[in-house]
Amino acid sequence: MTIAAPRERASPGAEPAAYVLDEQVGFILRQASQRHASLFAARLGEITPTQWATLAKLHEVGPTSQNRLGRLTAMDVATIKGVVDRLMKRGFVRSEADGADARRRLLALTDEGSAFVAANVPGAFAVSADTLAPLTARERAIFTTLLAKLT
Amino acid sequence: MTIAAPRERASPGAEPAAYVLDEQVGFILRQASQRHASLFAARLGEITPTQWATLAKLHEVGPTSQNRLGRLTAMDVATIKGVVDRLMKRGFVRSEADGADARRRLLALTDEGSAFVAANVPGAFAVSADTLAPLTARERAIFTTLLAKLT
DNA sequence: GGCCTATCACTCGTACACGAACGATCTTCT
DNA sequence: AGAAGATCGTTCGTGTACGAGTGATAGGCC
Repeated sequence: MTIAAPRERASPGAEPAAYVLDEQVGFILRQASQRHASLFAARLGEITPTQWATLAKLHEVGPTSQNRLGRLTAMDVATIKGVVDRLMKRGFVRSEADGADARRRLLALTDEGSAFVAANVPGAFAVSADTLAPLTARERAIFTTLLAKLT
Repeated sequence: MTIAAPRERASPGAEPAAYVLDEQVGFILRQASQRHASLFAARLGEITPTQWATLAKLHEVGPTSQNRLGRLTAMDVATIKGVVDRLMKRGFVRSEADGADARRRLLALTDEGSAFVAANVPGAFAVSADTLAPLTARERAIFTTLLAKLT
């Protein structure tokens, strides 16, 4: 049995295109993410991509609230909470009350967290390079540009 | 404090490139996946992308073992187990013993699962289109080709 | 001051995602 | 036949990911 595709008939009476999973963007996207995660783990096995993103962003912008940090790292409030909790347990992040706003807690890197970021930036750059390795320099630029449009 | 990049010095004494999270492929890749998941949910809210992938693949290849299905859908053995369990609970998938191999259980779509796939193929096509909507037809082709190389 | 709305952090429930380990079974090779 | 190794399905633990709901606080407006 063939599955019908919407609006894709080439000519009257032609076979409609079949839905092939391996051709769908979402499916390929998931696999590319998986490969990236695997490459990341190979270089920076002590930390996850998400945790690294959090540390790197904290290093970039300095002390911030948890909500803002979540937005900057593209994480749900519930997700960033768990990530920050784990980073605090490891001593990479500390939190202190915000004097100006009783709801907020200011998150910041500890010295240990700061040192960890500094020590692993070369590895993190390498992960990006590894991920794009199958492409030529020219393709890499094109790909990154197009990918950014799908954000 | 500036973070040093590896092997990226343009000229002697030049500033090393900073590590900016928003420029890293992995980070953008994650956001593209998130956007896709969101678009998927908008069209096919009753099911997740992973569950849909499983149903679609089962429809493509017919009855299979759980392990093989996991490989075909790029899922870990532990992951595919949970996905299949949920699909069985919903009545979309059934499993029966494989006469030839006592370890295996043959998974197959139920009539209801088959009908669900048929009814939602147009929506699934639309999700792929939605995801690539920010790109021109030409860009879409290029992007998909390059993305596939990163698998 | 009092109200309305937005924001902040937290919690609960569900669903991927994967490494690691396990017992049962099949295959292959000797 | 019997040992060695691979495969199948399962379970456990950890870590994202997000919707939905909660209470506390802040800010603007009348």
